[in-house]
Amino acid sequence: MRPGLKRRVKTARPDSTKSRESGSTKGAAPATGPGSEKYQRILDAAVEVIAENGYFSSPVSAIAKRAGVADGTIYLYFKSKDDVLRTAIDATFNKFHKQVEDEFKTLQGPREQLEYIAQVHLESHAVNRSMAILMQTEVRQSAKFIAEFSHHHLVKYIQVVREVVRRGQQEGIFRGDVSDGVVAHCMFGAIDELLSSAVFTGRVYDAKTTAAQVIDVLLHGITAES
Amino acid sequence: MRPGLKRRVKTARPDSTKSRESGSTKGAAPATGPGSEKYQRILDAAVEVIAENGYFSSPVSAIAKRAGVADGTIYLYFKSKDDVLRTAIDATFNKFHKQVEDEFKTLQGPREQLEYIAQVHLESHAVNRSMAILMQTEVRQSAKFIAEFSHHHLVKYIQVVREVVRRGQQEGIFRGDVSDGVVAHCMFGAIDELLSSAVFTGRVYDAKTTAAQVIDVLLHGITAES
DNA sequence: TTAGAGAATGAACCGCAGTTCATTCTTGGC
DNA sequence: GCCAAGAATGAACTGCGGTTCATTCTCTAA
Repeated sequence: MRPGLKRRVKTARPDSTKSRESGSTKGAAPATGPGSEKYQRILDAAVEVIAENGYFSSPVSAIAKRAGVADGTIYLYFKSKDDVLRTAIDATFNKFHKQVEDEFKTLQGPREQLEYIAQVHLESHAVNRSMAILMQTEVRQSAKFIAEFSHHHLVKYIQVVREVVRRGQQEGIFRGDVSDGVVAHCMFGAIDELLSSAVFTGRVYDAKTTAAQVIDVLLHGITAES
Repeated sequence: MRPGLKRRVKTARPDSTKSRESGSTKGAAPATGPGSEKYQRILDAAVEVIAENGYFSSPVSAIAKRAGVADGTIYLYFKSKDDVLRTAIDATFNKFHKQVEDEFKTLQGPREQLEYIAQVHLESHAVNRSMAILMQTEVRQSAKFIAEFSHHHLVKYIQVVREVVRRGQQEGIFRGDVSDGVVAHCMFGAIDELLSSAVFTGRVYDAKTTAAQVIDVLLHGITAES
């Protein structure tokens, strides 16, 4: 049987008592474009649901339900299920990179820059808990399609830290006998693990204070008396 | 149609030219028990296949094929697909903990103990690359059933490091004004990230040298001149 | 009021993959 | 050689879930 020959029976629509909050706040909203309100609602719903159940245990139908739309509607806004997740992750990383880039214009000291990165990274938990969970679970591979593109963002993060470290070494602020790569990975890993642990245990912390502690350890080590 | 009423047609088995390497090296092998050779082959195959494709993109049939057994055979040795992965991860963690525990009997200095943990952790890449990949991808959640039990192993790791740090603080070797928890997470995170990066980029390193570098940074920091 | 264009819907399609189990193969004792 | 008893097999079962698309709804312009 070819599809499209014998479909639809549909026992008369129940009745249109759906909420329908499309008050159309703007005259010319971009319809199904990225600016649309429904577009954002689907993204948020996807992040929430996937954070709770994991990508492969989150049917599109569950995401649609959370967003208050029909299953098929999601495909008006996104190419596929993958695309929804990819878009959400991309947006988060881009926001992070932009925030750091902007701040670096006025914050010039290597030590201060490292501390700022640590702080923003640690703050992500409070900014959007679901997204933080998602980052700790789905981004670290498990699905090949995520692996490839998110790896790129991670590399960019490491690059930024490396450059700061290298500059600090050139300025004589940091030791020159340690690899900037190792330092960058150590710093990223330390912060990420702290965040991860907080996410999974539900522990809360102050991002500024914790960032200061991490950078303190990174800069001075844990050996007694200097 | 009830199952079991009209099954099997089977066009005569092709011919029994299967390898059949069951030379039965031991007189009384425990059949389908955990000691069996086939049991181990299934575990190894599962780790390999899942490392390559991810858990949810690894059909049981693919694992069976890699192990050289029929799909159904896996269910003679394991309760479910989950069970295979769980068993493999458990075994790896248990081996790690045992190795550390044993070495600690003769290696008593806090600094040396931290370095040893770092080294073993970093060595895991060389010991079993597939398992290292699996640890970096599947263990960090994405599937709820893995989350729960693997979290337990991670907590145990952190506990061990915390105790070493605390002892170092009591002995006056380490600073007492930094949280042992933060230090433990920093150390674990740093090493894990280094390993992760190596796993995904294919970069190789010497575990002993790298471990020494990480511990050096952790102990002395990256600030110039002491 | 009404036509029609586009947004939204959700049932149906379809393929996949975890698990089962009737059947076949293998082994070891007689 | 023969016959249980257990190991192994793999086709079939089953349910799930991503995606499609015929149909319905909504909204604007004439």
